[in-house]
Amino acid sequence: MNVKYYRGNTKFLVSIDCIIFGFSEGELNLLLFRRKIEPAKGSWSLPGGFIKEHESAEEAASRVLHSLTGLKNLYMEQLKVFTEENRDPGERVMSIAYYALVNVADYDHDLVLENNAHWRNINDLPELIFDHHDMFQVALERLRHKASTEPVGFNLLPEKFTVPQLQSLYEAIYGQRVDKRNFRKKVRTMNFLEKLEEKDKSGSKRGAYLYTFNKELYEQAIHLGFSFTL
Amino acid sequence: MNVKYYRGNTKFLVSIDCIIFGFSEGELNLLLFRRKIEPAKGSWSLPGGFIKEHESAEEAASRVLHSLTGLKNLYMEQLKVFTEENRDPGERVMSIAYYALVNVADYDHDLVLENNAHWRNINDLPELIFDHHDMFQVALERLRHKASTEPVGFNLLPEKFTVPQLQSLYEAIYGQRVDKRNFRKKVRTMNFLEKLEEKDKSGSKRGAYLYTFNKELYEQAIHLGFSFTL
DNA sequence: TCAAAAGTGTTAAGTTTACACCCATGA
DNA sequence: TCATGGGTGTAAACTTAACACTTTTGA
Repeated sequence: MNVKYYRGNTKFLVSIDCIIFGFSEGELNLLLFRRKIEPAKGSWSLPGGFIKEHESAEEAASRVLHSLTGLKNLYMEQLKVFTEENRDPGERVMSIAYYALVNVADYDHDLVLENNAHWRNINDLPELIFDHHDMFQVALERLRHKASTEPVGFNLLPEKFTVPQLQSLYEAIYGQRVDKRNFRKKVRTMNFLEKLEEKDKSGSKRGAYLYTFNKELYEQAIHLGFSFTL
Repeated sequence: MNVKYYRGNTKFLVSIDCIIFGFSEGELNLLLFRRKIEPAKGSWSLPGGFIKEHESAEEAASRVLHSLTGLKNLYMEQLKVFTEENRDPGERVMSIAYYALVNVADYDHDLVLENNAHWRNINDLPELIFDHHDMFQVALERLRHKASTEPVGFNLLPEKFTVPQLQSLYEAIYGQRVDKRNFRKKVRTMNFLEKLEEKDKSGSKRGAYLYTFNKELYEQAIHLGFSFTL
């Protein structure tokens, strides 16, 4: 049955690799780990794994993300397949790159440690195996674009966050400072960002008001012609 | 050698499928063909083919594009891999979608005929096999975005083109009318579009001035901070 | 001579940028 | 009391959108 139609064509190993972004203390980080198998065993690598017989690529990526962070239903997007014949010196493998956004308050720290994984600032990455640095570059560009036009950045923040936190997230994503007053002006136009009574005093003595992202209100706003830009 | 490291993992058939855009007489068209193999033999399909043992996906896509149109070095971009287990009812195949832009003045008409391929208006597509319509949707969105921010549209036009032609191309891509005076104003700011002495009289009695896209000038402009939007 | 497409500018509305001071609080 | 980060508005520059008439020419 399995060779009924397409007999004679070459089959390939296909893996997925994950560019996992996390935001913490004003810095945008990547979750990297020490590769456990040859070739290049022990080198820094993006987390990844082979796609199994009955899995889609998305399922494989979700599985890898879950096994590393303990989290399910992470925000995740396919980026690109890398298919150069010699990209992996061990054997021919095509790899599908995904990027994912993690709220660092949520993940399972012990699991990450067990896996020999570490958060590394995107501006201070170690050398990565194969074409993994290219994958990261594609991911960062995509994240920059996506975060500027869709409310995906909130996946990197806790449920409740302050405006200064949100601003510093965007500064980390874009790699440049943004004007506080102009930023807040834009936030004020987003009435799907609900201001709470509560303040977060962790960042300052005065404390900053907490906000939440309301998905329903966001969808209403979009429906009424609102277009997200930050 | 070939099973040194990754032994035991499942291998997959991997194909590429091409969404080939062509622009002619104010309409944006797709090059489709009648599938020659089972399953779904005879149904409308995107052109595609399996990736061969020593090929990258790009090389496979170039090969398929060349065999169908006689053209090399077409503008081409990877879109997305489709990996759902049952996307192809014949057997499990992962397929990498590429879109390509063809100047319809250039391609080999006989070759297209031989291959049983036909240009079909994007607003009047027949039913396509498998997930090929999804692939088209992704391609159209990407083309819209890309054409609005980078000068890729010129790949759909002959070397020399008129402003009304360029405008009608953009109207076809976006699926909506644009204001003539505002459009020309923007074109005037693009000094990498060189106005020639010649006129094209095919579209009107009066004739419209021909222009060419000058890549060197474009790159200079970009270097000086110009940002393309149309 | 007239139908059909090419070509041309101005104004109002909206968006983006730049910029400086007061407030609240815990140490 | 003071150092630290939170919070606020306005004006100028620029960009976008809307809109109507004249020109050229072959049939």
